[in-house]
Amino acid sequence: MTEIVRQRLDEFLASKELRRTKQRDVIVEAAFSTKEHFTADDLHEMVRKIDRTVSRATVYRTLGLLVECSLLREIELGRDQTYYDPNFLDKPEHNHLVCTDCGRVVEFQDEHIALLEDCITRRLGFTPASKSIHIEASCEELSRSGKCGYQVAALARDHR
Amino acid sequence: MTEIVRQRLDEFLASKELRRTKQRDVIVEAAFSTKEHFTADDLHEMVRKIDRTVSRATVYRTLGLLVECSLLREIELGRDQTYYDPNFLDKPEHNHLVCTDCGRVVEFQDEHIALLEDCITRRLGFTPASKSIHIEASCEELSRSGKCGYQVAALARDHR
DNA sequence: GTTTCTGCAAAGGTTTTGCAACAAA
DNA sequence: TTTGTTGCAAAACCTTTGCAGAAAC
Repeated sequence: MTEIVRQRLDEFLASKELRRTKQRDVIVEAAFSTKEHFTADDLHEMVRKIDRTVSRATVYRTLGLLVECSLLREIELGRDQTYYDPNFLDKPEHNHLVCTDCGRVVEFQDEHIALLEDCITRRLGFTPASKSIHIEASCEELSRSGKCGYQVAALARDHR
Repeated sequence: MTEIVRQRLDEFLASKELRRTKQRDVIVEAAFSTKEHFTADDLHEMVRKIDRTVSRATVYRTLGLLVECSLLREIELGRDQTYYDPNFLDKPEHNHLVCTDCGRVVEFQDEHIALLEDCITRRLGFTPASKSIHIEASCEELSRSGKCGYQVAALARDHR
């Protein structure tokens, strides 16, 4: 976990007169131990590998705080569950492409598209607050060769 | 309801050896009687104004079919419920901007952004399937004058 | 000492499903 | 007739919440 995370969280908690607890520490540690996107339940499992006593309710409550202070962002991957993305500190304007074949999620950032979104928003009479692009697409590798390296990896992972 | 809707649905049902039923007719009629986005439950209410016996389960099941044959599209408005958009027949590549103040949803279409999304997708090694942009923003009207015409309208609507 | 926080279990809300009766082809 | 469809109620699922005891400050 980077120093930046620790510092921003402490400032946030102090500013709202909230407390730093053992549970919140563990949850933050788990959330930023990975670059992967995760669900509340994924995080609960990660947390319980560190401390088995932390409850699901506390994970949900802490996720709310982490989103509020912009350490995490909620993202939609089209899977009927909210995912959380810990990579917005490093790449503040990135977006997501989801492969319809293997489910792989690719992050991409593009300044032209960000600028264009901004122009469109202003032209419509608004001040931009947040923007997100969700692309679904299929691997060219798969349509060419009939299989996709990541699909194999994903299957192996699921059957573990 | 346009002829196109009727025709595409009939073809779809025929191609999958599914049946045309009274309930499906009523649901399609209700769904395309508006340009507004709606939830499953909104649609259920609209449907019941035509035929009180149609069940919520059938509405859900039919929504699935309508999405499958691309007559409707699921959209995320950031409200923890799936919304359905009946306007993709007229504007096949539009996106949504949601006002963080009044909740107003503005549809916009922009060929430059669509093209750019396509380029990015291909550059990453994928074949585009579907793309969507979600923008949250606040009315300039509101930050200038302290109120927004649509906010008033929305409040009136909610208190009805 | 106060006030916030936690875990538990229960409740909430949306969507899906099993099943027997019904309706389309 | 055969096969798909419906309504009902129950189940499934994720997320939130009330509360009493525990922990932070």
